[in-house]
Amino acid sequence: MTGVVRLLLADDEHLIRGALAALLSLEDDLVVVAEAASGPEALAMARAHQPDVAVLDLQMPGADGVKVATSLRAELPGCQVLIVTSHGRPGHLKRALAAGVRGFVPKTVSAQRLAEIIRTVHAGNRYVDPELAADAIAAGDSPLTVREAEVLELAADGAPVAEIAERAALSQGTVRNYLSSAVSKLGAENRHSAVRLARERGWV
Amino acid sequence: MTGVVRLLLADDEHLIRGALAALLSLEDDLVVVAEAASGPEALAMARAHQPDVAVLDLQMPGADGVKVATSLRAELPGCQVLIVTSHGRPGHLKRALAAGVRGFVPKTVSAQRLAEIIRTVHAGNRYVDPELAADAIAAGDSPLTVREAEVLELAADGAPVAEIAERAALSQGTVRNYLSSAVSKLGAENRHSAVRLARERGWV
DNA sequence: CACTCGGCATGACAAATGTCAGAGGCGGAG
DNA sequence: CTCCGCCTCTGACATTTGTCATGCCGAGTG
Repeated sequence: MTGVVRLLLADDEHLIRGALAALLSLEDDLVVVAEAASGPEALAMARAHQPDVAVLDLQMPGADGVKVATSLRAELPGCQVLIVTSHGRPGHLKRALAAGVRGFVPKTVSAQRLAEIIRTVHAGNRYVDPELAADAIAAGDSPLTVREAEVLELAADGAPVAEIAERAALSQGTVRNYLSSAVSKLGAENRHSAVRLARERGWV
Repeated sequence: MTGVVRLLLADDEHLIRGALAALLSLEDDLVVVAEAASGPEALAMARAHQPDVAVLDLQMPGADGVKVATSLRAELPGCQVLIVTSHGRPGHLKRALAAGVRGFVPKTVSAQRLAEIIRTVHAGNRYVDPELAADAIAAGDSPLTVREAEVLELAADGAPVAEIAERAALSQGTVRNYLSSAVSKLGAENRHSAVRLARERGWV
């Protein structure tokens, strides 16, 4: 019907990439035309080989899966992007969908299942792992106000309040206030874990 | 000669485990006799199938690779353990070697290379990825004193000083002192990043 | 033995952080 | 229009955290 699906595989873990290529090649209608071990390399390979579907790992050296996906959408509109990941953090899923990614699955799926999902994506449909989707929905929308998120982001690298205040053009008291409010909304113990939590949920 | 090597494969990522099993089975002298997706399951499988070599992922639900390795050494002395990991943090390597692990490699190696390493380990030799080994040596020994490390560990989950003091049976001033000393030795900005750094280097 | 050095421990003090009550503005409900 | 609720912002106050000077003790050294 749709003929053969040409695949680009990108993952920095050689072991997995090779194994994956071998397994997917067992499927008659799938063929791996290119492999890459980093974000930039994936882009270059995509330009050279014009795959139908790009299977990208979320975490890669250079540029992560979502960044590659964004570039790919612009350069090769006909190429659908499927993201595969070990760590299914809600924030990543949200970012990925916003970047035009068509599929998002954890590495816990079987190869057979992955092959099916590749076909689904190639047909123009979307696929998001139900469990990851549930997590993302459960995480919901950010309870943080604009300023709270802004201040929390400035606090991300452990900067002292004085520096945050200067960079945000606010008084130190105000900064403490926003930080405190964010910490309580997130149910965190201190600003550091608040930053971590917000990161995980994709709210900063 | 050595005959066939019977393997146990443990990795929570179904995709990778399956792919790996398929690739390693292509080697004439390797046979995968059991697979597991979690630490406890790996132990159970090992008891049931008595493999020659256990290939364990470092991060798994239940019990991590090193814990499984420790139990395995006790229960099945004839079974050599090889650890495979995505994130090669020096501390992990150190812990693993202390637990009697015979091999430690990142997932960036190729399947062919992995097969060779499995044979090396099965023959009773050790194998540690040169790059990871270099990192571990560069990280060196902990500059922290016993108490510093102890207090830093108690501070790991963001507990306030008062709680740490109580749990360590020290005055709050002393706890602050150790924390401060650890922070400066590690070149960190605050206790939280100190904890992170010490974790990365395997000093806590 | 006398001396020095480093780890362990403490409290006093200074600095950073967290918490609170409240003022001003802006938009929607009544 | 008026009121209410929310966001924004502030300074004062309380708590927590970080730094310092100091004392004690045991191990190693001349």
